[in-house]
Amino acid sequence: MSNTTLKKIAKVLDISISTVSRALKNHPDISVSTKQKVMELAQTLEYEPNAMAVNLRSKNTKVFGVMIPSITNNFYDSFIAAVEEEARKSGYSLMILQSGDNPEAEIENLKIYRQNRVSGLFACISQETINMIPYHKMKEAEIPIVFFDKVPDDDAFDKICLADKDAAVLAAETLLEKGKKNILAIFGNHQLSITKRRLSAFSGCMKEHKQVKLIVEHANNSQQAEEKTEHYFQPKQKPDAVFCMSDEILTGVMKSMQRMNMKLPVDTGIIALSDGSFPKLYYPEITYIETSGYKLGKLAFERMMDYIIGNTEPKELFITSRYVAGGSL
Amino acid sequence: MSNTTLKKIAKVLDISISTVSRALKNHPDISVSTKQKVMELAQTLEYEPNAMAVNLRSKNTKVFGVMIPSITNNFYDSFIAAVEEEARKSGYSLMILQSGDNPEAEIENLKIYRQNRVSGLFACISQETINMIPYHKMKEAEIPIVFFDKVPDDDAFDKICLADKDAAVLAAETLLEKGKKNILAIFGNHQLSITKRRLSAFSGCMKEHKQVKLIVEHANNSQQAEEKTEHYFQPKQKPDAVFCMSDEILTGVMKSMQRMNMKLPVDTGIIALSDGSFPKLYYPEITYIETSGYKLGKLAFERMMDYIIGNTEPKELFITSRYVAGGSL
DNA sequence: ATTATTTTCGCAATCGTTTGCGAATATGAA
DNA sequence: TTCATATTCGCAAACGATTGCGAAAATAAT
Repeated sequence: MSNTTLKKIAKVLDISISTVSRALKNHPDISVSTKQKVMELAQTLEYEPNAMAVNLRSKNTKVFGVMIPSITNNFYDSFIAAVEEEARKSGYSLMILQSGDNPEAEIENLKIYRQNRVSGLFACISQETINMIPYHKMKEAEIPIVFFDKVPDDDAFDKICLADKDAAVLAAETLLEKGKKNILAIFGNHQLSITKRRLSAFSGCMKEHKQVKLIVEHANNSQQAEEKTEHYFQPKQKPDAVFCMSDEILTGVMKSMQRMNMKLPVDTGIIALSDGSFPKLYYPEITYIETSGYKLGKLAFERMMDYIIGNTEPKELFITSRYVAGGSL
Repeated sequence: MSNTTLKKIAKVLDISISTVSRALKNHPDISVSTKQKVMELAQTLEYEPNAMAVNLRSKNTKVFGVMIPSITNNFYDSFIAAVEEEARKSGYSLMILQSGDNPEAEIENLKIYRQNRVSGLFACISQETINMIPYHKMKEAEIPIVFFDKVPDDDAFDKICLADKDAAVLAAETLLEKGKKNILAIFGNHQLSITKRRLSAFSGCMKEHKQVKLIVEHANNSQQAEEKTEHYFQPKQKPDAVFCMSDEILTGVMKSMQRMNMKLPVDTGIIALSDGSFPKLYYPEITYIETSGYKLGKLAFERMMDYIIGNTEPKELFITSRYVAGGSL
């Protein structure tokens, strides 16, 4: 059983294709009796309009592209989940492509998005220093782009970010309030702008308090975070708190805590920036500053729709952070 | 700058659209000089073929549908990652839709897939007792379907599953070999076929050993697993091993272990069925039987391509399990 | 120079849907 | 009956790309 088309329905009922089309759209020009016949037959033949034909004619695919570094990442997953939820409500579908943090794959993906004439693109760029020309070309081709999370340093684009500075400051202030004096802060890769923003905000806040001893470390992955942690937890002197810039670092730190058999929050304290799923895995649950991919997705989608209805002035929006008390501090 | 089309190139060079099309495809009918001119202009105008037009004519979208319960799930993420990798190599894209474990959303999604004339569908059904008619209709509409993970009990379809029985048996045998005598086994929701298969294989294996005391419990989520664990770990008598059917259960159990301050593997042992990411979060790392979503994706894709080239006889394939030693047993 | 052959390209139909415009039919008014 | 209006529908073009077939132009053969 091949696919039902307007033509097929038209042939069976011996009427024109246009009439069938209009009947299905409940066009006033078509008589009630004809409409009924058409709709009935369409039902039994399970007619579904061919999206490609519709799109070709309307020049609107109702598909959004979403480009992320990797799909096996909680943060981006919840971003996607949020976007998908909203997209579905508005009759859009998603075309999700991974860049693997590789600029070449990124450009390859842009090509695919252009070929498929996506109605818009949600993009998270892979690196700091990236060639933005292909993105500018997309905008010229009238494909709106909303950058999220890792965004370019370019005012011509719409950007939705976490309020990294606020979050880092909030974490720092919390540590200070709790009277922590000897803090180990582990950040991600130096190169990343997200690291720079969080680091500068965090240490800037700490700098005002001379009595606090702050150790700043960087880890490129979970295992490095584990090693750094063990390095600084010596029998003679242990930090009284650890700040984790990300989930990846948190998991490394926690593994180390378990190995050292440290009891939270008595032996030391922990605070993290996280979307909240990992902190809830542990007992006691980790106190964290929420950086929600889900909220980010909601806001990014909102911005996209706003852009589409004509509000094209580039904006940079932020997701505000929230303190979530666990039992680790 | 609107989008470049064949027509636009043709007009500029004052040749026919057909010639442009053939030139870009390096057709032998076209002279070298013409080809050069066309390709050059296409380059500068950044021509990208309109996928909708191509698909409409070729009746092949080069898009695979992927339907999963939720995208915020490690297992399905790695499945998708695998499928995407392979799809990209073959020039396919993915249309990922979530069912939210809701049969109605599932049917809604099938509609979207049909409208978009996907070249094939990877589907993970939401429940045990589902109406399979819509899926049969898809097959009749010549859209190949490969079910994965949660598959229907219907021989007409292709199915790619984890070798649940093998995995459960492997876990059980491992526990027996280690000389465990008092085992708490926590499974997921009763209703799920995956639970039934794993449970029957596991307890079937245990039944042959009368000297082993086996407690079987069910938990619908992580928190329930946590509660059940605490319930059975009494000061007087503690199980000497816990079997966790899934990551969700493992995380609950581990939280409970941390609360009770149990040291693995001395105070008790743990083994899980998992794809491996969660077991590596803990210290000591959890011993597990690997149930890889990634491998599942690779195999599912392979099967899909095999089907497409004409091998349409329905098959049921399994991903074999692997014992991965951690330090928890 | 004439015919045969090859090179090079354009016409037109097609995929499935939408829509402006005009035509046919029906209904009403006079 | 005749003209005016309303109802109902079909024609054809368009979206962008592909391709069989045939035609014109260039080259080779006699």
